[in-house]
Formats: sequence, structure tokens, C-alpha cells
Amino acid sequence: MTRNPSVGTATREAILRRAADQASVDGLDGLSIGQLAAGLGMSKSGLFAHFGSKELLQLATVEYARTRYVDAVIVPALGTPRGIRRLDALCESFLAYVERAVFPGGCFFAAAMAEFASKEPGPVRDKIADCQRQWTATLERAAADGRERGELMAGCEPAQLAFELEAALLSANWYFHLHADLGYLDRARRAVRSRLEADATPAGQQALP
Amino acid sequence: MTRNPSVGTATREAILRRAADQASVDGLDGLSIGQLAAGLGMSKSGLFAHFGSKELLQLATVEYARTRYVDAVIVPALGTPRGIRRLDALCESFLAYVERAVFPGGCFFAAAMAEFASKEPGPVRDKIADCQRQWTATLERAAADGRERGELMAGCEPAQLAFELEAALLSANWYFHLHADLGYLDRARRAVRSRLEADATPAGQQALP
DNA sequence: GTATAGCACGAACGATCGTGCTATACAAGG
DNA sequence: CCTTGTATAGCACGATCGTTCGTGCTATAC
Repeated sequence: MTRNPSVGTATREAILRRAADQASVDGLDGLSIGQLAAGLGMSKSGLFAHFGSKELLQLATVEYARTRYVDAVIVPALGTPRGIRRLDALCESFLAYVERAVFPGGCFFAAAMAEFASKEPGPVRDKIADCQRQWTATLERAAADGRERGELMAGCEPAQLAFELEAALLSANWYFHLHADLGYLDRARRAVRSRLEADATPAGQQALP
Repeated sequence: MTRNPSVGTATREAILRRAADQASVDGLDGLSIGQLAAGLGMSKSGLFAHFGSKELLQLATVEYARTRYVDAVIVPALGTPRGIRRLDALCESFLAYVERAVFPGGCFFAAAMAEFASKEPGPVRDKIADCQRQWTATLERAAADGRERGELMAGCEPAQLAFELEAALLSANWYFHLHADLGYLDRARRAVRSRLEADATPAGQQALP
């Protein structure tokens, strides 16, 4: 019988899953190898050996969180047609991802961005910024598609629209957790809706659900 | 020569100033009494004696940051007349406060909110949430004033408007620091302007600078 | 049967954390 | 002059941090 090659990666994944969960609450710097190991019932050194340094653990955690984010937020929205509908679906998908607590501390990348925004440059910070850019680009592309299809007005600027939508999503994430009030998610939903309608053509209005 | 009675409070203020600056970068939990003392050229125990515990130091730091925030953001905006103009002035004042780096790591309270949003309740978290509510209330009051004066449409909801404006301001703070790009402050300025115009009456439009 | 590789363990390292206790320096008030 | 109070320093504590090292178990390869 051949050796199961996934046995090693299984513990690694278990570590990363827990690391991402904890980092969404306490931050990537707040991650403690000792606590992480204790929570998983394994030794500090055994866990440490999987990564080699705390920074490499952080990088692996970010990478793992990225796939979870893509699966939870982006992939589901790809089921809706390109353009304004997908843009709306991406926003709703993000809010649902926050609401059902895919990460217990709220959006992992919102927390990571806030933590590293004003730190000295480094591999972790760079990776966070990269993930952030990717997500923004996804929104912008959906907006640009909508404009090409005549769902958004010609004067609409995808970058500005994406910024404003994302602002509502991010703030909903913060306030929802800080004040423990689900109402902020609905505030964001209304903000997204009215902002989309502001730039939508009649055809775009009709496309919106 | 009589002893300067403010000498005690002077060192205390020097400590808090530096604590607030560092916390805006590394977070309130990232504050280290040892590093703080070393940076000020005093001993750990000497600094510690001023507060009695790290949590009390954190609380004092938040309180100090609050006064700096009020002086830097709110007070200047009180020079403009109530209503939509003051609402606009508050937003611009916040962006200017971010731009001129009143705190080196960006808005102190944005950082604190992000750090404590998903932590267990406690005195520090409560105080942060309180500061946050106060700022939101300030925006809401300005919006309500604007509606009373007929500068904002009757259908305008101050709470929703304040949420959306604050979202733009907060996101500008994050992106500006994460990507080191001043352009995000202008994105927020444009977002604020168009959002105000969306809810403004003709009289309100004219009142805006 | 023996060599090899992967994985995890326990022990220990130096550093730093927050927090006490004690002593000193010095100005104020009697 | 003496006492009192305040501000700071010195020193040490237990805990925890990231990290390193040597070791043992287990399963594959030959």
C-alpha cells in the first residue's frame, strides 16, 4: 500500500485553518505559535517545523485565507452574468461571507489590511496589498463590463465606483463586529443598491434584481 | 523657585503622545511598555508607575487620542455653519487630518476599531466603540441639521448618509496607507461630494462650496 | 533486513513581556 | 531640620515569545 501523501498536508491545512481563524480575530502578529499548537493539541516545535519561521507561517496563512476568500466570495458570484449583475452579486456575496462568519473575526483581509497598512514594507505586507489589489480589480472589471454592455452610464468610472462599493462593504464589516449589530450589513446593502442605481442606465436598472 | 506643578503631567503627556503615535502604527496591543520607555529615555518601571497596568495605559492613550482627534478634526469644522456645509467640512477635515499625519500610522481610531472590533468585550474595546459612536453621532447631527434647514431632501436618512460618508473616509485612510497613494484621499473627496449632492436640495447644492 | 525520509516530540535557548517591590532624589510644608 | 509626598530608577519575578537541537517513531524503498 502506497503511503498516503496527504497526511502531511492534512495537518498543515489544519494548522492554517486555525491560524487564519485566529488571525482574523487577533491579527497576524497576534498569532502565537505556542497558542496555535496548544489549540491543535500538538507541540510547538512540531508545528514550527512545518513552516520554518513565523513570517513563513504568516505568508502561508495569508495564502490559505486567499483560497478560502475566493471560494466563499468570488466563485459563488461567478454564477451570475457579467456586468452590473455580477458587480451586485460580488457585493452581496461579500456581505453574506461576513454575515455567516467564514472567518470568526470578520473578513480576514480587512483585518490584515488594517493591521499592516502602516507597517514597514515586508513580504507579508506586500502579499496583503496584492490580495487587496486583486479584489479591487475584480470589482473594477465587473464595473467595466457593465459599462461596455450599456448597463452603466458612459461617464461611470469603474475605479471610483469600485472604491465606493468597497468602502461600504468594509465599513459594514467593521461596524457589524464592533457594535454587534447586523443592521450595518443592511446599511451596506442599501448603499450598494443606491450607488449602483446612480450610475446605471435604464437597461442596467432593469438588469438589477 | 517653586517646583513646576505640571512637571508630572508633562511626562505623562509625553508618554501618552508617544503611546498614541505608536499605537496608530502597531496597535494598542502592540504597545510595549519597554519600548515606550526606551524611546523616551526612561525606565520601564518609572513609566509603568504612571499608570499601574497596561490596560490603564491603553485607556489613557485612547482618552488622549480622543482629545487630539477632537482638536484636529471636529473643532476646525465648527467654524463652518451648521448643516450640509458643516457635514462637508467634517469630512474634509478628516481627510486633511489623515493627509497631514496627525498620527503617523493614520487615523488612530480607525486602527483601534479594526483591532478591537472582534475582540472580547472589555474596558478598552468599550471606550473605542464609544468614541466611534460619538464621531458617527457628530456626522448624523450635521446631516439632521441639514435636513431641518432644507439643504437635504426630506427623504434623506441621516444615519444612512453618515454611514456612507464615513465608509468613504475610512477606506481612504486604509488604502492611502496600504498603497502609499494620496489619490485615495481624492477618491474619498469625490465620493463625499457626489453623495452629498445626491441627497441635497437645490438650496443645499448652492450652499456647498 | 537495512537504509532512508517524514513527522512530531520534549527540552532548552536568549529575549522580551507585564508586573511587582524597594530605594533614591528632591521639592513642599511644618 | 525634619517630615511627607511624588517621581523616577534599579532589580527581580514568572510567563511567554520565536527558535534551535537532538531524538524517536513510523512507513516506504531497496
